[in-house]
Amino acid sequence: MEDLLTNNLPGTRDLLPDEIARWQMIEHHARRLFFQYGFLEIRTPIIESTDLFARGIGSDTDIVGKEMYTFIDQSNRSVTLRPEATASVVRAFIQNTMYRGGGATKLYYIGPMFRHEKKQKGRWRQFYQIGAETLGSDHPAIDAEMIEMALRLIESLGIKARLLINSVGCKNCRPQYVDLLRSELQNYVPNLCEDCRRRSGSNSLRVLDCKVESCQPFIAQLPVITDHLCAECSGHFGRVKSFLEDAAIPYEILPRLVRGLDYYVRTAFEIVSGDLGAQNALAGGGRYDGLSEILGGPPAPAIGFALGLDRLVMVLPEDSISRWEWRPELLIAYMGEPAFRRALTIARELRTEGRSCYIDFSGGSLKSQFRLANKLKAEHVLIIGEEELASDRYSIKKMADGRQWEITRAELGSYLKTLKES
RNA sequence: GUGAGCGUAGCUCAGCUGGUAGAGCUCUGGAUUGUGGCUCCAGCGGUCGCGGGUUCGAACCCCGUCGCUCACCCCA
Repeated sequence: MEDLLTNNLPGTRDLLPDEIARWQMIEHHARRLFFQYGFLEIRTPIIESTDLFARGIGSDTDIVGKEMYTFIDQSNRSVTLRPEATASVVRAFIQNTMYRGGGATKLYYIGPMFRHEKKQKGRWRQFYQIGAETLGSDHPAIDAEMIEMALRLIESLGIKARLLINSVGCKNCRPQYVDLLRSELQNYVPNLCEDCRRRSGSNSLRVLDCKVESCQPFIAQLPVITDHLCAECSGHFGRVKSFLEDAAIPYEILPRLVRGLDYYVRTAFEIVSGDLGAQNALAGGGRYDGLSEILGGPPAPAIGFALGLDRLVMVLPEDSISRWEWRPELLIAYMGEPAFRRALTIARELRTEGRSCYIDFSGGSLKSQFRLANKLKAEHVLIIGEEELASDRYSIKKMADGRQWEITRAELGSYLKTLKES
């Protein structure tokens, strides 16, 4: 297939009605939960100035270096489809002086992101994130609260996952650690894999999460950042852990956890699932205390996370989504043109009363209309034929048990209404 | 960007050492002239991803190309 007209772009996909209930359910849970924690929704543009991401995310990162959908628009401006939303949220925070309210600013978003990566299980070029950001506080309890909120969402969906945390230090202690790491690495260079040899000088931190078997013994002997944090970072990390313990949240410290975005400092965390394949992160996040200033805003320590909505959908248990599936309360079946007209009138009246009804316009037999009702999982079928037209009393059939009886037009509305309310 | 595997009906797939395509599900209709889900019967539906080559003959072999999948990389 190379038909450009009838094929979507690689890494993009259609979300069809069959699976949309899963998405809506997750989004609904997220909105309700985030509201409970005091987060309000923000919707920022999907497209932003390229500079925002280049400076916000860091020009050395893979995202900025090779994964962004960037193009020059008709105004000769370099623009980019957002690869993530944190930079946009911080930009909006600054631009709209949201820091003036006093206290922390808590925001969440739901929407598509774009990265030009090779498609893989759990990885798309257009993918969806649910994210939350708290700006204006460096209190460790905020770190713990956000982790708790992300875990709550995942658990409320019936998904099993593990929490991994780390502290990646700050602009004071991390460079010292990286220097130490780099010099230690020199001792092992001949033994490391090709990638690690290359990374050991320029991108030493990346060596830590190398997955090549032969590198593991040497990586295990390397110094760990949590042993080399400055007093402030160490204290912060200790208090985050303590707040997590107060909340009875089990965590695993993973000193090798390094995030791919430059702006992260101190707390970094990831929530992983065993059911996802190689791309196993359901959520990732961390603190980015300096980002506001990098983008020209006021000092505003902040922390945020993003959940991969597509990945949540993948591991969502099959049960308990049925009530999110749309099903008509009533399908109105008819025989003949006069009955069709009556059906339209009754449907219009019922819809005005807030009921959902479906009419088959294909003009098929009563049997085919019943088949359709069955396929759509309509709860009831109303039958309009010659007898019903004349008497204004209709046959109604409950599909679940096959029971059928007669009902007047006036009784119909209240019958369906009562059903919904009970 | 690198590597491996795979592209046959709407979907899931079969098709032995090359002899120009089949099943299940879905869909439509009938058995039930005004009634679904089960069963039975019938029917619709395919340039075998695309292009070229070998051959009397290619879904099958060869080359190229596009696409998909998984993995590396990286991340949600």
